[in-house]
Amino acid sequence: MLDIRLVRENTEKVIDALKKRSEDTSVLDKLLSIEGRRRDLLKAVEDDRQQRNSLSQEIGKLKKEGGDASALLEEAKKVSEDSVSKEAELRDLEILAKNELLLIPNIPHESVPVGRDENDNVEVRRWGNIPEFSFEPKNHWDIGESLDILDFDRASKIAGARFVIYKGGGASLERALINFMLDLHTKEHGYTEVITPLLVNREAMTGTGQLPKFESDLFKLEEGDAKGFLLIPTAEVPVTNIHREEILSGDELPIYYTAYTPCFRREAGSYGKDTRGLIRQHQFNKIELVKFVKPEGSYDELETLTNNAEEVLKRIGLPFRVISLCTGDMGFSAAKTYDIEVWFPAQKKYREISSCSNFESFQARRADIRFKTEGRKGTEFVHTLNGSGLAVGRTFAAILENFQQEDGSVIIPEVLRPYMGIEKISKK
RNA sequence: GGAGAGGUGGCCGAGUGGUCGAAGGCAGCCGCCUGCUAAGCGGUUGUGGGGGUCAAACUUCACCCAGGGUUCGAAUCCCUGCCUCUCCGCCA
Repeated sequence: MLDIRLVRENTEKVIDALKKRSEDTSVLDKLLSIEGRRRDLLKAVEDDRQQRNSLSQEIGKLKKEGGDASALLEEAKKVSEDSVSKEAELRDLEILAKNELLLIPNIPHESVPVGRDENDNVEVRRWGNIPEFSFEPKNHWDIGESLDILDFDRASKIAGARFVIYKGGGASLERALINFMLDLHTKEHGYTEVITPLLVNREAMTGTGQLPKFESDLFKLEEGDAKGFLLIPTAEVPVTNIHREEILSGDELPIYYTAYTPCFRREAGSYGKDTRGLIRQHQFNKIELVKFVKPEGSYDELETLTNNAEEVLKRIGLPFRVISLCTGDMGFSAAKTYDIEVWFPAQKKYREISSCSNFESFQARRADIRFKTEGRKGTEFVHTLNGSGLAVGRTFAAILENFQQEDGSVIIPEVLRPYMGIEKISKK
Protein backbone atom coordinates (compact mmCIF):
# COMPACT_ATOMS: atom_id res chain seq x y z
CA MET A 1 0.00 0.00 0.00
CA LEU A 2 1.25 3.41 -0.89
CA ASP A 3 1.10 6.37 1.43
CA ILE A 4 -2.11 8.19 0.62
CA ARG A 5 -0.26 11.45 1.12
CA LEU A 6 2.24 10.49 -1.53
CA VAL A 7 -0.60 9.70 -3.89
CA ARG A 8 -2.21 13.04 -3.12
CA GLU A 9 0.81 15.26 -3.20
CA ASN A 10 2.97 13.41 -5.68
CA THR A 11 0.40 12.10 -8.10
CA GLU A 12 2.72 12.39 -11.10
CA LYS A 13 5.17 9.99 -9.54
CA VAL A 14 2.46 7.42 -9.00
CA ILE A 15 1.11 7.81 -12.52
CA ASP A 16 4.62 7.37 -13.86
CA ALA A 17 5.04 4.20 -11.80
CA LEU A 18 1.76 2.74 -13.03
CA LYS A 19 2.70 3.47 -16.63
CA LYS A 20 6.07 1.79 -16.22
CA ARG A 21 4.25 -1.27 -14.96
CA SER A 22 1.87 -1.09 -17.90
CA GLU A 23 -1.00 -0.64 -15.49
CA ASP A 24 -4.15 1.33 -16.01
CA THR A 25 -3.99 4.73 -14.35
CA SER A 26 -7.74 5.21 -14.07
CA VAL A 27 -7.80 3.68 -10.58
CA LEU A 28 -5.91 6.75 -9.52
CA ASP A 29 -8.55 9.21 -10.72
CA LYS A 30 -11.14 7.26 -8.84
CA LEU A 31 -9.05 7.15 -5.70
CA LEU A 32 -8.26 10.84 -5.77
CA SER A 33 -11.86 11.87 -6.16
CA ILE A 34 -12.88 9.64 -3.25
CA GLU A 35 -9.99 10.95 -1.20
CA GLY A 36 -10.94 14.58 -1.90
CA ARG A 37 -14.47 14.00 -0.71
CA ARG A 38 -13.22 12.06 2.27
CA ARG A 39 -11.06 14.91 3.43
CA ASP A 40 -13.78 17.51 3.07
CA LEU A 41 -16.14 15.35 5.02
CA LEU A 42 -13.58 14.58 7.68
CA LYS A 43 -13.23 18.27 8.37
CA ALA A 44 -16.99 18.72 8.59
CA VAL A 45 -17.45 15.75 10.87
CA GLU A 46 -14.64 16.83 13.16
CA ASP A 47 -16.13 20.30 13.44
CA ASP A 48 -19.44 18.79 14.43
CA ARG A 49 -17.79 16.60 16.98
CA GLN A 50 -15.90 19.45 18.48
CA GLN A 51 -19.12 21.40 18.89
CA ARG A 52 -20.89 18.41 20.37
CA ASN A 53 -18.06 17.69 22.77
CA SER A 54 -17.98 21.18 24.16
CA LEU A 55 -21.75 21.23 24.56
CA SER A 56 -21.68 17.91 26.34
CA GLN A 57 -19.03 19.16 28.64
CA GLU A 58 -21.13 22.16 29.55
CA ILE A 59 -24.13 19.95 30.15
CA GLY A 60 -22.13 17.84 32.51
CA LYS A 61 -20.89 20.82 34.40
CA LEU A 62 -24.32 22.39 34.60
CA LYS A 63 -25.95 19.21 35.82
CA LYS A 64 -23.37 18.81 38.50
CA GLU A 65 -24.19 22.26 39.72
CA GLY A 66 -27.89 21.42 39.67
CA GLY A 67 -28.75 23.88 36.88
CA ASP A 68 -31.22 23.47 34.06
CA ALA A 69 -29.54 22.02 31.01
CA SER A 70 -32.55 21.40 28.86
CA ALA A 71 -31.79 24.10 26.31
CA LEU A 72 -28.24 22.90 25.87
CA LEU A 73 -29.46 19.34 25.67
CA GLU A 74 -31.76 20.28 22.86
CA GLU A 75 -28.95 21.96 20.98
CA ALA A 76 -26.53 19.11 21.48
CA LYS A 77 -29.07 16.63 20.30
CA LYS A 78 -29.57 18.60 17.14
CA VAL A 79 -25.86 18.75 16.39
CA SER A 80 -25.57 15.04 16.95
CA GLU A 81 -28.51 14.19 14.77
CA ASP A 82 -27.34 16.45 11.97
CA SER A 83 -24.01 14.71 11.94
CA VAL A 84 -25.29 11.17 11.66
CA SER A 85 -25.50 11.02 7.88
CA LYS A 86 -22.14 12.73 7.46
CA GLU A 87 -20.53 10.22 9.78
CA ALA A 88 -21.98 7.34 7.83
CA GLU A 89 -20.84 8.78 4.53
CA LEU A 90 -17.38 9.37 5.91
CA ARG A 91 -17.14 5.75 7.00
CA ASP A 92 -18.10 4.59 3.54
CA LEU A 93 -15.59 6.87 1.89
CA GLU A 94 -12.82 5.67 4.15
CA ILE A 95 -13.51 2.08 3.21
CA LEU A 96 -13.73 2.97 -0.47
CA ALA A 97 -10.48 4.89 -0.38
CA LYS A 98 -8.69 2.06 1.40
CA ASN A 99 -10.03 -0.50 -1.06
CA GLU A 100 -8.80 1.50 -4.02
CA LEU A 101 -5.46 2.08 -2.39
CA LEU A 102 -5.00 -1.65 -1.86
CA LEU A 103 -5.24 -2.20 -5.61
CA ILE A 104 -2.38 0.11 -6.49
CA PRO A 105 0.98 -1.63 -6.91
CA ASN A 106 4.25 -0.51 -5.44
CA ILE A 107 6.42 2.12 -7.09
CA PRO A 108 9.49 0.58 -8.76
CA HIS A 109 12.88 1.68 -7.48
CA GLU A 110 14.82 3.97 -9.79
CA SER A 111 17.40 1.27 -10.48
CA VAL A 112 14.78 -1.08 -11.92
CA PRO A 113 14.97 -1.43 -15.72
CA VAL A 114 11.92 -0.08 -17.47
CA GLY A 115 10.25 -2.64 -19.67
CA ARG A 116 7.12 -4.44 -20.75
CA ASP A 117 7.61 -8.10 -19.97
CA GLU A 118 10.19 -10.77 -19.23
CA ASN A 119 12.02 -10.02 -22.48
CA ASP A 120 13.10 -6.69 -21.03
CA ASN A 121 14.61 -8.16 -17.88
CA VAL A 122 18.30 -7.48 -17.47
CA GLU A 123 20.88 -10.13 -16.70
CA VAL A 124 23.12 -9.01 -13.86
CA ARG A 125 25.62 -11.85 -13.54
CA ARG A 126 26.28 -15.52 -14.16
CA TRP A 127 27.98 -18.16 -12.09
CA GLY A 128 29.24 -21.64 -12.86
CA ASN A 129 29.93 -23.61 -15.99
CA ILE A 130 27.16 -25.16 -17.95
CA PRO A 131 27.76 -28.93 -17.85
CA GLU A 132 28.57 -30.74 -21.05
CA PHE A 133 27.18 -34.20 -21.64
CA SER A 134 28.50 -36.93 -23.87
CA PHE A 135 24.92 -38.13 -24.21
CA GLU A 136 21.52 -36.48 -24.55
CA PRO A 137 20.60 -35.27 -21.03
CA LYS A 138 17.22 -36.41 -19.81
CA ASN A 139 14.39 -34.49 -18.20
CA HIS A 140 14.32 -34.64 -14.43
CA TRP A 141 10.96 -36.37 -14.39
CA ASP A 142 12.25 -39.16 -16.59
CA ILE A 143 15.30 -39.52 -14.40
CA GLY A 144 13.21 -39.43 -11.24
CA GLU A 145 10.72 -42.00 -12.46
CA SER A 146 13.30 -44.37 -13.78
CA LEU A 147 15.20 -44.22 -10.48
CA ASP A 148 11.89 -44.79 -8.68
CA ILE A 149 12.37 -41.69 -6.53
CA LEU A 150 9.54 -39.60 -8.01
CA ASP A 151 6.02 -40.84 -8.63
CA PHE A 152 3.70 -38.47 -10.44
CA ASP A 153 1.11 -41.05 -11.47
CA ARG A 154 0.27 -42.27 -8.01
CA ALA A 155 0.26 -38.73 -6.67
CA SER A 156 -2.39 -37.81 -9.18
CA LYS A 157 -4.43 -40.76 -7.98
CA ILE A 158 -4.24 -39.41 -4.44
CA ALA A 159 -4.66 -35.71 -5.16
CA GLY A 160 -4.69 -34.87 -8.84
CA ALA A 161 -2.46 -33.24 -11.38
CA ARG A 162 0.52 -31.18 -10.23
CA PHE A 163 1.28 -33.28 -7.19
CA VAL A 164 4.16 -35.65 -6.63
CA ILE A 165 5.36 -38.36 -4.31
CA TYR A 166 9.02 -38.39 -3.33
CA LYS A 167 10.22 -41.87 -2.50
CA GLY A 168 13.31 -43.48 -1.05
CA GLY A 169 16.42 -41.58 -2.12
CA GLY A 170 14.12 -38.90 -3.53
CA ALA A 171 12.51 -38.21 -0.19
CA SER A 172 15.92 -38.33 1.38
CA LEU A 173 17.35 -35.84 -1.12
CA GLU A 174 14.43 -33.45 -0.63
CA ARG A 175 14.93 -33.60 3.13
CA ALA A 176 18.68 -33.17 2.76
CA LEU A 177 18.15 -30.03 0.71
CA ILE A 178 15.82 -28.58 3.32
CA ASN A 179 18.28 -29.23 6.10
CA PHE A 180 21.28 -28.03 4.14
CA MET A 181 19.61 -24.75 3.24
CA LEU A 182 18.34 -24.11 6.75
CA ASP A 183 21.73 -24.89 8.25
CA LEU A 184 23.49 -22.56 5.85
CA HIS A 185 21.14 -19.66 6.52
CA THR A 186 20.96 -20.09 10.26
CA LYS A 187 24.59 -20.98 10.99
CA GLU A 188 26.39 -18.83 8.45
CA HIS A 189 24.04 -16.12 7.25
CA GLY A 190 22.56 -15.08 10.59
CA TYR A 191 18.91 -15.92 10.08
CA THR A 192 16.65 -17.18 12.84
CA GLU A 193 14.64 -20.23 11.91
CA VAL A 194 10.88 -20.12 12.41
CA ILE A 195 8.16 -22.65 11.87
CA THR A 196 4.86 -20.97 11.20
CA PRO A 197 1.21 -21.73 10.50
CA LEU A 198 0.53 -22.90 6.97
CA LEU A 199 -3.07 -21.80 7.15
CA VAL A 200 -3.56 -18.08 7.58
CA ASN A 201 -6.36 -15.56 7.74
CA ARG A 202 -7.29 -12.86 5.26
CA GLU A 203 -5.56 -10.11 7.20
CA ALA A 204 -2.24 -11.83 6.84
CA MET A 205 -2.74 -12.32 3.11
CA THR A 206 -3.70 -8.68 2.76
CA GLY A 207 -0.67 -7.58 4.75
CA THR A 208 1.77 -9.00 2.26
CA GLY A 209 -0.30 -8.11 -0.79
CA GLN A 210 -1.70 -11.46 -1.97
CA LEU A 211 -5.16 -10.10 -1.25
CA PRO A 212 -7.36 -8.55 -2.39
CA LYS A 213 -6.02 -8.67 -5.90
CA PHE A 214 -4.79 -12.23 -6.28
CA GLU A 215 -7.46 -14.30 -4.60
CA SER A 216 -7.70 -16.71 -7.51
CA ASP A 217 -4.09 -17.87 -6.97
CA LEU A 218 -4.89 -19.18 -3.50
CA PHE A 219 -6.38 -22.31 -2.04
CA LYS A 220 -9.12 -21.54 0.44
CA LEU A 221 -11.01 -23.51 3.04
CA GLU A 222 -14.65 -22.64 3.00
CA GLU A 223 -16.51 -25.22 5.03
CA GLY A 224 -17.63 -24.97 8.62
CA ASP A 225 -14.99 -24.34 11.23
CA ALA A 226 -12.27 -24.07 8.62
CA LYS A 227 -14.02 -21.19 6.91
CA GLY A 228 -11.76 -18.30 6.23
CA PHE A 229 -8.43 -20.08 6.31
CA LEU A 230 -6.21 -19.78 3.29
CA LEU A 231 -3.25 -22.00 2.46
CA ILE A 232 -0.03 -20.07 2.20
CA PRO A 233 1.42 -19.70 -1.31
CA THR A 234 4.77 -18.80 0.27
CA ALA A 235 6.24 -18.50 3.76
CA GLU A 236 6.58 -14.80 3.04
CA VAL A 237 2.99 -14.49 4.25
CA PRO A 238 3.18 -15.97 7.76
CA VAL A 239 6.75 -14.82 8.38
CA THR A 240 6.26 -11.20 7.35
CA ASN A 241 3.06 -11.11 9.37
CA ILE A 242 4.89 -12.22 12.52
CA HIS A 243 5.32 -8.55 13.33
CA ARG A 244 2.02 -7.29 12.00
CA GLU A 245 0.64 -4.35 13.98
CA GLU A 246 3.79 -4.08 16.02
CA ILE A 247 6.07 -1.22 16.85
CA LEU A 248 9.57 -2.62 16.98
CA SER A 249 12.34 -0.81 18.72
CA GLY A 250 15.02 0.53 16.40
CA ASP A 251 17.80 -1.48 17.97
CA GLU A 252 16.00 -4.79 17.36
CA LEU A 253 16.54 -4.21 13.66
CA PRO A 254 17.51 -5.74 11.38
CA ILE A 255 15.58 -8.96 11.98
CA TYR A 256 16.34 -11.94 9.73
CA TYR A 257 14.08 -14.99 9.60
CA THR A 258 14.27 -18.15 7.59
CA ALA A 259 11.52 -20.72 7.36
CA TYR A 260 10.93 -24.01 5.70
CA THR A 261 7.33 -24.49 4.61
CA PRO A 262 5.32 -26.27 2.02
CA CYS A 263 3.64 -23.78 -0.33
CA PHE A 264 0.29 -24.15 -2.04
CA ARG A 265 -0.69 -22.52 -5.31
CA ARG A 266 -3.72 -22.88 -7.51
CA GLU A 267 -1.77 -22.17 -10.70
CA ALA A 268 -5.02 -21.15 -12.32
CA GLY A 269 -4.35 -19.88 -15.80
CA SER A 270 -1.16 -21.83 -16.29
CA TYR A 271 -2.75 -24.95 -17.71
CA GLY A 272 -0.42 -25.41 -20.63
CA LYS A 273 2.77 -24.58 -18.76
CA ASP A 274 5.17 -27.05 -17.26
CA THR A 275 2.57 -29.76 -17.08
CA ARG A 276 5.22 -32.35 -16.39
CA GLY A 277 7.80 -32.52 -13.68
CA LEU A 278 8.52 -30.62 -10.51
CA ILE A 279 8.64 -27.11 -11.90
CA ARG A 280 5.04 -26.15 -11.34
CA GLN A 281 3.26 -28.04 -8.57
CA HIS A 282 0.22 -27.23 -6.45
CA GLN A 283 2.29 -28.10 -3.40
CA PHE A 284 6.02 -27.60 -3.11
CA ASN A 285 8.64 -27.07 -0.46
CA LYS A 286 10.49 -23.83 -0.09
CA ILE A 287 13.00 -22.21 2.22
CA GLU A 288 12.21 -18.55 2.60
CA LEU A 289 14.36 -15.66 3.76
CA VAL A 290 12.64 -12.64 5.28
CA LYS A 291 14.15 -9.41 6.54
CA PHE A 292 12.78 -6.49 8.51
CA VAL A 293 15.16 -3.55 8.21
CA LYS A 294 15.46 0.19 8.55
CA PRO A 295 14.78 2.12 5.35
CA GLU A 296 18.33 3.48 4.93
CA GLY A 297 20.06 0.21 4.24
CA SER A 298 17.32 -1.74 2.58
CA TYR A 299 18.91 -1.93 -0.87
CA ASP A 300 22.16 -3.22 0.58
CA GLU A 301 20.06 -5.75 2.43
CA LEU A 302 18.53 -6.84 -0.87
CA GLU A 303 21.99 -7.49 -2.27
CA THR A 304 23.06 -9.61 0.69
CA LEU A 305 19.77 -11.47 0.74
CA THR A 306 20.19 -12.32 -2.93
CA ASN A 307 23.78 -13.38 -2.27
CA ASN A 308 22.59 -15.61 0.55
CA ALA A 309 20.24 -17.38 -1.85
CA GLU A 310 22.96 -17.65 -4.54
CA GLU A 311 25.28 -19.22 -2.03
CA VAL A 312 23.05 -22.30 -1.87
CA LEU A 313 23.54 -22.90 -5.57
CA LYS A 314 27.26 -22.21 -5.39
CA ARG A 315 27.79 -24.76 -2.66
CA ILE A 316 25.74 -27.37 -4.46
CA GLY A 317 27.49 -26.51 -7.69
CA LEU A 318 24.58 -25.56 -9.93
CA PRO A 319 25.15 -22.94 -12.62
CA PHE A 320 22.86 -19.95 -12.43
CA ARG A 321 22.34 -16.39 -13.48
CA VAL A 322 20.80 -13.44 -11.70
CA ILE A 323 18.43 -11.13 -13.50
CA SER A 324 16.89 -7.84 -12.49
CA LEU A 325 13.21 -7.89 -13.30
CA CYS A 326 11.93 -4.98 -15.36
CA THR A 327 9.06 -2.75 -14.27
CA GLY A 328 6.52 -4.67 -16.34
CA ASP A 329 7.51 -8.09 -14.99
CA MET A 330 7.79 -7.32 -11.28
CA GLY A 331 5.28 -8.50 -8.73
CA PHE A 332 2.59 -6.26 -7.36
CA SER A 333 4.19 -5.50 -3.99
CA ALA A 334 7.83 -5.29 -4.99
CA ALA A 335 9.91 -2.17 -5.53
CA LYS A 336 12.80 -4.19 -6.89
CA THR A 337 13.26 -7.87 -7.63
CA TYR A 338 16.14 -10.11 -8.58
CA ASP A 339 15.31 -13.53 -9.91
CA ILE A 340 17.87 -16.26 -9.67
CA GLU A 341 17.62 -18.75 -12.50
CA VAL A 342 19.27 -22.14 -12.47
CA TRP A 343 20.40 -24.07 -15.53
CA PHE A 344 18.26 -26.94 -16.75
CA PRO A 345 20.25 -29.02 -19.25
CA ALA A 346 17.33 -30.91 -20.77
CA GLN A 347 15.44 -27.71 -21.56
CA LYS A 348 18.73 -25.98 -22.30
CA LYS A 349 17.67 -22.88 -20.45
CA TYR A 350 17.72 -21.06 -17.16
CA ARG A 351 14.60 -21.34 -15.03
CA GLU A 352 13.58 -19.34 -11.98
CA ILE A 353 14.56 -20.89 -8.67
CA SER A 354 14.44 -17.86 -6.43
CA SER A 355 12.93 -14.43 -6.39
CA CYS A 356 14.35 -11.82 -4.04
CA SER A 357 12.55 -8.55 -3.48
CA ASN A 358 12.64 -5.33 -1.56
CA PHE A 359 9.13 -4.19 -0.77
CA GLU A 360 10.29 -1.04 0.95
CA SER A 361 7.41 0.15 3.15
CA PHE A 362 4.68 -1.24 0.89
CA GLN A 363 3.96 -4.34 2.95
CA ALA A 364 4.82 -2.66 6.22
CA ARG A 365 2.18 -0.04 5.62
CA ARG A 366 -0.42 -2.69 4.80
CA ALA A 367 0.56 -4.83 7.76
CA ASP A 368 1.30 -1.87 10.03
CA ILE A 369 4.83 -2.84 10.99
CA ARG A 370 6.75 0.10 12.39
CA PHE A 371 9.80 0.88 14.44
CA LYS A 372 10.68 3.57 16.87
CA THR A 373 14.08 5.12 17.22
CA GLU A 374 15.19 5.99 20.71
CA GLY A 375 15.10 9.74 21.23
CA ARG A 376 13.21 10.44 18.04
CA LYS A 377 9.53 11.22 18.06
CA GLY A 378 7.01 9.19 16.18
CA THR A 379 7.44 5.93 14.33
CA GLU A 380 8.53 4.85 10.88
CA PHE A 381 7.53 1.93 8.73
CA VAL A 382 10.15 -0.77 8.41
CA HIS A 383 11.25 -2.05 5.05
CA THR A 384 10.51 -5.69 4.39
CA LEU A 385 12.40 -7.97 2.04
CA ASN A 386 12.16 -11.59 1.16
CA GLY A 387 13.44 -14.18 -1.18
CA SER A 388 13.43 -17.89 -1.74
CA GLY A 389 16.52 -19.49 -0.43
CA LEU A 390 15.58 -21.68 -2.39
CA ALA A 391 12.60 -23.40 -3.94
CA VAL A 392 13.41 -26.96 -2.89
CA GLY A 393 11.55 -28.86 -5.61
CA ARG A 394 13.20 -26.90 -8.37
CA THR A 395 16.58 -27.38 -6.76
CA PHE A 396 15.85 -31.10 -6.63
CA ALA A 397 14.99 -31.08 -10.32
CA ALA A 398 18.10 -29.10 -11.20
CA ILE A 399 20.29 -31.57 -9.34
CA LEU A 400 18.79 -34.54 -11.17
CA GLU A 401 19.37 -32.89 -14.51
CA ASN A 402 22.81 -31.39 -13.90
CA PHE A 403 24.29 -34.32 -12.02
CA GLN A 404 22.85 -37.14 -14.13
CA GLN A 405 25.17 -39.80 -15.48
CA GLU A 406 24.97 -41.76 -18.67
CA ASP A 407 23.91 -44.93 -16.82
CA GLY A 408 20.87 -43.08 -15.44
CA SER A 409 22.26 -42.57 -11.96
CA VAL A 410 22.61 -39.22 -10.25
CA ILE A 411 25.69 -38.11 -8.31
CA ILE A 412 24.85 -36.46 -5.00
CA PRO A 413 26.57 -33.06 -4.67
CA GLU A 414 29.23 -33.15 -2.02
CA VAL A 415 27.63 -30.72 0.44
CA LEU A 416 24.55 -32.92 0.61
CA ARG A 417 26.35 -36.19 1.27
CA PRO A 418 26.64 -35.73 5.03
CA TYR A 419 22.87 -35.31 5.08
CA MET A 420 22.20 -38.41 3.00
CA GLY A 421 25.00 -40.81 3.70
CA ILE A 422 25.28 -41.79 0.06
CA GLU A 423 27.19 -40.47 -2.94
CA LYS A 424 24.93 -41.54 -5.69
CA ILE A 425 21.38 -42.57 -6.45
CA SER A 426 21.35 -45.50 -8.82
CA LYS A 427 18.85 -47.85 -10.34
CA LYS A 428 18.05 -50.85 -8.24
C1' G B 1 -17.45 -30.96 22.83
C1' G B 2 -19.11 -29.19 28.19
C1' A B 3 -18.40 -25.39 32.39
C1' G B 4 -16.32 -20.87 34.03
C1' A B 5 -13.02 -16.26 34.01
C1' G B 6 -11.11 -12.30 31.42
C1' G B 7 -9.28 -8.67 27.49
C1' U B 8 -7.43 -0.89 30.00
C1' G B 9 -0.97 2.86 28.26
C1' G B 10 6.18 -0.43 27.64
C1' C B 11 4.61 -3.64 32.05
C1' C B 12 1.39 -4.30 36.62
C1' G B 13 -3.16 -2.36 37.92
C1' A B 14 -7.57 1.24 39.36
C1' G B 15 -11.60 3.07 37.13
C1' U B 16 -19.25 1.07 36.01
C1' G B 17 -22.37 7.15 32.31
C1' G B 18 -19.92 13.47 32.42
C1' U B 19 -13.32 18.29 32.61
C1' C B 20 -10.76 10.28 31.80
C1' G B 21 -5.97 9.93 27.28
C1' A B 22 -7.39 7.58 31.60
C1' A B 23 -5.57 7.18 39.37
C1' G B 24 -1.49 4.56 41.54
C1' G B 25 2.87 1.62 41.02
C1' C B 26 6.98 -0.21 38.06
C1' A B 27 10.17 0.80 34.05
C1' G B 28 12.21 4.92 30.91
C1' C B 29 13.88 10.02 30.32
C1' C B 30 15.45 15.07 32.37
C1' G B 31 17.06 17.64 36.61
C1' C B 32 18.31 18.14 41.94
C1' C B 33 20.55 15.96 46.08
C1' U B 34 24.07 12.41 47.93
C1' G B 35 32.12 12.00 47.96
C1' C B 36 30.85 5.38 45.49
C1' U B 37 26.49 1.81 45.22
C1' A B 38 21.62 2.14 46.78
C1' A B 39 17.95 5.32 48.34
C1' G B 40 15.44 10.23 48.22
C1' C B 41 13.09 14.68 45.84
C1' G B 42 10.90 17.48 41.55
C1' G B 43 9.43 17.18 36.58
C1' U B 44 8.43 14.32 32.34
C1' U B 45 7.22 10.00 29.03
C1' G B 46 1.43 6.68 24.01
C1' U B 47 -0.37 6.16 18.68
C1' G B 48 -2.68 7.89 14.33
C1' G B 49 -5.34 11.67 11.35
C1' G B 50 -6.64 16.98 10.21
C1' G B 51 -5.28 22.27 10.63
C1' G B 52 -0.93 25.29 11.51
C1' U B 53 4.61 26.31 11.04
C1' C B 54 10.69 26.77 7.23
C1' A B 55 10.63 23.65 11.48
C1' A B 56 8.52 23.97 16.15
C1' A B 57 5.12 25.96 19.46
C1' C B 58 0.06 25.55 19.16
C1' U B 59 -4.81 23.52 17.99
C1' U B 60 -8.43 19.83 16.95
C1' C B 61 -10.51 14.79 16.11
C1' A B 62 -10.03 9.63 17.06
C1' C B 63 -8.07 5.46 19.83
C1' C B 64 -9.15 1.76 27.03
C1' C B 65 -9.48 -6.19 21.91
C1' A B 66 -12.63 -5.39 17.17
C1' G B 67 -17.34 -4.01 14.93
C1' G B 68 -22.22 -2.25 15.71
C1' G B 69 -25.96 0.07 19.15
C1' U B 70 -28.20 3.21 23.28
C1' U B 71 -27.21 8.45 24.93
C1' C B 72 -26.49 15.43 24.56
C1' G B 73 -22.21 12.52 26.42
C1' A B 74 -19.37 5.53 26.96
C1' A B 75 -13.22 2.69 29.04
C1' U B 76 -17.87 2.47 31.89
C1' C B 77 -24.59 0.21 29.59
C1' C B 78 -26.51 -3.35 25.36
C1' C B 79 -25.52 -6.74 21.03
C1' U B 80 -22.11 -9.45 17.84
C1' G B 81 -17.34 -11.21 16.79
C1' C B 82 -12.26 -12.32 17.87
C1' C B 83 -8.62 -13.68 21.28
C1' U B 84 -6.55 -15.41 26.01
C1' C B 85 -6.77 -18.24 30.53
C1' U B 86 -8.74 -22.28 34.04
C1' C B 87 -11.32 -27.04 34.80
C1' C B 88 -13.54 -31.58 32.51
C1' G B 89 -13.70 -34.59 28.01
C1' C B 90 -11.21 -35.96 23.46
C1' C B 91 -6.79 -36.11 20.71
C1' A B 92 -1.03 -36.21 17.42
